Amino acid sequence: MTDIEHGNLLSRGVAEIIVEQEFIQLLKSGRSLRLKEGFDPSAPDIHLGHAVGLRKLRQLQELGHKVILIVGDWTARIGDPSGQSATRPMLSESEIEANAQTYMEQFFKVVDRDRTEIRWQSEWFDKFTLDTVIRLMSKFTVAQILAREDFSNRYRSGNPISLAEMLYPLLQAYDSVAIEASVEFGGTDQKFNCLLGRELQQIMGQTPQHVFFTPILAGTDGTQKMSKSLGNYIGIAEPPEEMYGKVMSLPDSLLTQYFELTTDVPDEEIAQFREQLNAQTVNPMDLKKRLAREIITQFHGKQDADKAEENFTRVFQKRELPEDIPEYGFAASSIQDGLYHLDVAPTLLREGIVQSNSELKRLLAQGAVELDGKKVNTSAINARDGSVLKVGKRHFVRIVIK
RNA sequence: GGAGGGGUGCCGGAGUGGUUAAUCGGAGCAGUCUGUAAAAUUGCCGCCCGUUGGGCUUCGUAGGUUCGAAUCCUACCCCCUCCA
Repeated sequence: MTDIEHGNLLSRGVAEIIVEQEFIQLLKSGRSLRLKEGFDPSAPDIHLGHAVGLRKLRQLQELGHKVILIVGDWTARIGDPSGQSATRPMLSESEIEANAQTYMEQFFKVVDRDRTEIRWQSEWFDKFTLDTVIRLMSKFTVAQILAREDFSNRYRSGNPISLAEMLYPLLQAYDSVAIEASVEFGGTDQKFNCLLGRELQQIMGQTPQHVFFTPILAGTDGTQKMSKSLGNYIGIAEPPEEMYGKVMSLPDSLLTQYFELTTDVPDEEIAQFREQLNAQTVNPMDLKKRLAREIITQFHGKQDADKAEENFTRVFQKRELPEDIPEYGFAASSIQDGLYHLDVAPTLLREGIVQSNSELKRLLAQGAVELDGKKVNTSAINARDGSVLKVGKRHFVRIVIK
């Protein structure tokens, strides 16, 4: 059994625990805790940023605690106020169902399914009447809700805040009441909502939950938080090669943070990395390769990690051809001396390798298209059967004459 | 109900009758360099074509004025602030 105070359970991957001392006592008491984790079914993909918290959940599950996963089918209709998109179309039930499915497939890559209870918000919110809603709302004041940082920012800068959005924190808080959560999990950006849960539980005569905040992981751009809408994320269900590439393109400055939050590499070793980086006795690239392997091994297994590394070395470092190149059939208009004359534009467009003809023209003009290692400047080419076309940095196409 | 301000490309944000497919910044893409890091540097960044050029469609929506509109007029829709 993990030593609660001496391991890194309460230090690594933890931003803040409220109330910390009480939480420690609770852990020591040997009671099985109910760990609340919510998810928004409008964005079903889980990325490394989410994984930080999920890994923590897993760790606690191993100590015998239970995860209550809440499918936010009602809050999804409102839309997360921290999101930029003002109004999101309401998801249909079947969309939510499908998203939840996808989400859980990914969720249980990290979290233990057997120690998880899945609850839907609709279990309790479907029964709400206007009366219930009003009574819930009457427990809080506008000033209280406006105290939330992003609300007050938006209010000050004259951006709209819908009343429905203001309801969002209340619904999330009520979830804690509904499932009698003893601990809520969330990123530090969830601070307001989680604390409101504490308050509401107290008002409704329950023991207020403790809150376990996990740090926000920086995205691949190195500055903003990892998020799907910003496009700076590494999804845990992405193919190994994609993950490897994305990890390698991370800014060096993120290295130790990533080791700490997304891998099980021991603290001592990470401390060593940090020293080596400071002293410049190690090539950050090598550490990054290690990081990529660690991450991919977690989500795909060691074999895939090795393969992804091989592929990376081959394609991007040695600039050779990848092992597997997707084949596409092309119809040639004529043949001369074993060379087929054909236009690759329609196929590239159809396969989505380029978004438009204009884009392809641009790429051609900029020298981003190669046929068997030689730059070409027109989409009408003379190719062999089996020639390889490279479009941009990462698209490879094997030409098969049909 | 009243007064005022505003809706421009992925985002921010100029532009108030013609040389504007629309200044600039960010993001993105591509070339060189390289460790698919950073920094640097160059180009692209609505769509289509016979591509040193031509065409089409864009500035909340729908009409109108004009040789010509993102820019003027009318109606409508949406957003923000203040007063009640």
